[in-house]
Amino acid sequence: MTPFTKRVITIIQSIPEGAVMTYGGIARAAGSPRGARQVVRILHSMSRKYKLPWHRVINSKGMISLTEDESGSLQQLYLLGEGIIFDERGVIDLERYQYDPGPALELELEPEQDFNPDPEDHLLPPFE
DNA sequence: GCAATGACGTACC
DNA sequence: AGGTACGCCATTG
Repeated sequence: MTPFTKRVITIIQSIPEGAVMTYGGIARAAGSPRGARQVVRILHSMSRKYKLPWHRVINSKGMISLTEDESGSLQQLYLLGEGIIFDERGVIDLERYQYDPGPALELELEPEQDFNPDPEDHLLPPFE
């Protein structure tokens, strides 16, 4: 596991409820501006080993990248449950919801069992 | 060890 | 505006 990978995991864990980050944004925050695809890889491999709010990671267009036969519809459900609004084309307003982790990130990694989010936990009514 | 694989981003038709 | 071409580089087999 490279330092970049650890930083990516830490950053993803720091995304607060009701906010999102893009693959590219995470890569930039982790110090590798062109590392968006590595973030994808890391999400794939690490979401099994670590508790990660994987549903709060979207692409730079503000859309969910997963297809529906993957967990795309589940991801949208979680985000809706956190109060995030999608427009009619399924786009999230990044200006409003994108999280900036800032310079000081000293969260610790906590290896856990699989990240098995309970849908009921996230099903808060959308605000507004 | 090395080629293939991406839940991407962006530049360029 | 919408497609596609290609660079990116940590992981995987």
